[in-house]
Amino acid sequence: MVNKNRGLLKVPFSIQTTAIIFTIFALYNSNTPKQLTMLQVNFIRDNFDIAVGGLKKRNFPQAENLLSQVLEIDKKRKETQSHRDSLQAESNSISKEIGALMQAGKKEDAEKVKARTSVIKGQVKALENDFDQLEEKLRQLLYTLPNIPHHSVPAGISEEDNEVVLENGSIPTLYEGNRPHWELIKKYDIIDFELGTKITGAGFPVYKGKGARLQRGLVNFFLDEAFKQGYYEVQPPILVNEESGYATGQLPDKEGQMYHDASENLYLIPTAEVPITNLYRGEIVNESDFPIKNVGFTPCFRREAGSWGAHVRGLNRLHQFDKVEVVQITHPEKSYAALEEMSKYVQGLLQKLGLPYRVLKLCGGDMGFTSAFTYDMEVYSAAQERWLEVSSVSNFETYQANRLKLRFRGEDKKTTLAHTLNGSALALPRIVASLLENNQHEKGIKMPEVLVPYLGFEWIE
RNA sequence: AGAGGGUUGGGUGAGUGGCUUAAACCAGCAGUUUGCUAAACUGUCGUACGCCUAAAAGUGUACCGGGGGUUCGAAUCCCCCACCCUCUACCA
Repeated sequence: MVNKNRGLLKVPFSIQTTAIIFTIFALYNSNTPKQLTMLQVNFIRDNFDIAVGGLKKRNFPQAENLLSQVLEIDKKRKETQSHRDSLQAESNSISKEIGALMQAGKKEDAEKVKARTSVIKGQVKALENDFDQLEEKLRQLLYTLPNIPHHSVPAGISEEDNEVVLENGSIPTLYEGNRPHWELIKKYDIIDFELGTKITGAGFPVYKGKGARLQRGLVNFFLDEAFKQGYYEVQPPILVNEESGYATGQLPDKEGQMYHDASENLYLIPTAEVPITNLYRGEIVNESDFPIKNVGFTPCFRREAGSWGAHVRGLNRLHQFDKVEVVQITHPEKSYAALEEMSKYVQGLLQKLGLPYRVLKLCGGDMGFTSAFTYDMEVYSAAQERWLEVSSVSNFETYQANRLKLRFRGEDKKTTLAHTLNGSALALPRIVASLLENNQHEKGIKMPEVLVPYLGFEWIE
């Protein structure tokens, strides 16, 4: 009885991705969605110092200056609106007067009054233009502002400033002659990068035989576990329109990182977070619907422009990968409890897979643009002797809800912005990398017990 | 893809330039009546942004798929776009 939201979740089933030619377009400018809720401005006005402090924690430049600009423009916007509205009110009442005169047959009187309206009309038109420009300016400015971090988020510039919250599981000792996963996949012929390069390009591997079955098994395992945890399964489109991109915050921030089909102006999703959260765009849900918990499996696509280097060999970084994503929409007062629950849930998956992991609390500078608080889960990959990020669990508080216009109606009948959260549960490639590396023996690679029913085999050999 | 028909509040659905302040009904909410349920009756019932308030109340503007235009005045007339339905064609 988790969330039967009035037909909200009827998602189109599959799309013919093959029929569409994708064009990669780093900078595509077009109209941004209209209608901007002003609640974010209200927050900035009422909590100016908190907002400035928060952005500074992110190492965000010119925080004070930009936020002051927001307030200044908003002030002008209000003044312009008041002026415009009162003139429009006058015009409306004159029009009514004219209507009454015409019906009474007093044409001459009506003509006299008309002269007055033409003056007002011009003024209204000018004010209307000013107002639209101010709103657009404000909107563009707000789009450049990232979320304000939760007060408990540590300040910091890079990943080196993240806090390790906990470590769990033991790091295996591997036999002499162990290999990193990019060698193992060749040895057992289960994932083929060369073949992927031939048909698409670098970063699009082909999974073969037990490698393909491992993918399928993991996806099913993750979906089943989420179901048991009360998540409602959805299968969303993997192409989204521009408005969806703005609503969850990928646009304009990640413009160049998404594959873009220019002919239809659609984006290939970088994460299922985008379509699943957007299911609730523009909705006013009932407080009693909370918590809304959805899970979905999708392939994810990332251009990863300019981010290739020494540490991204093999499965460590791909252009296309599979991920199961969990999304929650909650009451503002319950969102941090939900975050902890999600964190525990993801950790449970890693425990079941027998992978040693640690949990990081991200510092302001390393958090995503839209997040107020993020836990990263990292798995230790024994042959590479390094930690690999496999999940990111975030609370966006009202940041996405503000753009989505996702509100709930409380007992007092008032509408309030909800909180949105999401987490990877889980992303496959690095899980596969660490499973292969950590479980390698001379004989072959032993699959975790929990996966065997999903795979139909115990060893890759 | 071609032709035709559509898109109005949570739902059904009226509305061909001013009597619309978007009718009516259903659902919802509050109340009255009632031994309970049901029914009946009365009232209420959209969203956003302003103004005014300590707050409420009140009040202004905008919104009838989206954008633009004509007009003193547009749900209504004109143009562009999106989506839905039917038929034809094609196709997993």
